[in-house]
Amino acid sequence: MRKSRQETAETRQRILEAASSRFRESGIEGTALADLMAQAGLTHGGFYKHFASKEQVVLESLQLAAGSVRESMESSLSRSAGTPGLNAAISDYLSAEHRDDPGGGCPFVALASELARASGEVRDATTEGMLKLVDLIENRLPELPRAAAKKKALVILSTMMGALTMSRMVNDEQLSAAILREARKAVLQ
Amino acid sequence: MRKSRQETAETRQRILEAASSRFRESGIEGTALADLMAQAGLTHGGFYKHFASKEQVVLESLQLAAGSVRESMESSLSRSAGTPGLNAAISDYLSAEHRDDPGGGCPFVALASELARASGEVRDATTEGMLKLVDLIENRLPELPRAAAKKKALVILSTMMGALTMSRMVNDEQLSAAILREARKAVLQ
DNA sequence: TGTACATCAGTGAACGCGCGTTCACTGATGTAC
DNA sequence: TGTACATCAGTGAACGCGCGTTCACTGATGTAC
Repeated sequence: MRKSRQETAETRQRILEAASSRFRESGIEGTALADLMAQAGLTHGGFYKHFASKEQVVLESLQLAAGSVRESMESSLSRSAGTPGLNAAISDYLSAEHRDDPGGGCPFVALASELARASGEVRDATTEGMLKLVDLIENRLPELPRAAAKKKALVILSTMMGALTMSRMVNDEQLSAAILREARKAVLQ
Repeated sequence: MRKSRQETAETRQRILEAASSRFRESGIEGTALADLMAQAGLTHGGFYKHFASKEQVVLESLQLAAGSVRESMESSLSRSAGTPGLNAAISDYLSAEHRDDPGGGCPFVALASELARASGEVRDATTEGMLKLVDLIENRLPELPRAAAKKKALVILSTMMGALTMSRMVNDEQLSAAILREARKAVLQ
């Protein structure tokens, strides 16, 4: 049953994508390797032909997810130059669609508590991934000196992540929508 | 080995307090009932003499923790009347001390991802607890009409929770301090 | 290009461990009289 | 107030289950010549 190099690479990628969404949906501790493998169409025993440990698939799938939010934010930004582009990215991040799709959204919000407890490479990847989001925002604040733009970007991102988190925690659709709406109004430039 | 009513009540409270801090430190899934009981000075078998299930101790310890952040915020608020009191509460929430003491701090930040996935009474308690924090802030914005004050309070709390979360996730002390500092500057009234 | 052998992706069973929960037991506390 | 019995908080072993990880096996792919 050996598979060709290409098939092997495709399988690995499928496992990573399954991991990336399942971890964001159900949490790292809440997701079993057998779940990932099943979602990738495999039985659990083969996992270790692709990854050394759960820790490793956590790291790589976090990097994949971080890259994916970044690309999604870049794509929103590229809809318009300058401030309107930034506003598009903010609106997309603070949308009901993003709120309702944790598995496809920002991993730093979906996995916040677990990542805050992580260490080693996972923690490093978290810091690096968040800094890249800060950079994207900072670069759309050209009217400010660099240092001031970074500071402002930190605040904008804090509000965005906090509001997305809160909107997912509350049990009340009206309140959840109000949280996103008010954060958008406060943060749009 | 039966214990007196008072001792029983004290034991229950000790378990709840252990749960309340351990869950915030290590997460709900990351904390075993045996850990809680050991921290309360007991063996694990006795747990069910006090609670029907892990779910129940999660609910009650969340309510305890939510009440405790609220009291802590009220205590900060009461240091001064009006806006200075609000600023004291914000500064305390966005402090290095709070960041470095998740077990004694805001449960909505410490347990964000797990609470967002919760359902039933835990989810209700989360919503209720967060609304009470919104109320505390809203009531210190008397210059605004009620509806506007609530909207502003939602944004303030989003930024506070987002910044505390981010400051705990990053691996870089300078960056972590900058996140708290800039959020404070942005949110202080 | 064809052949013989080595490699290895995937399977499914098994292992060992930790966890939530249950249970029989003990002996101090609570209650009925 | 004192006595006899019922209750029940706490212990520690056990149960059943799920999980991360390992392993023997299979058979298709890759490699050496």
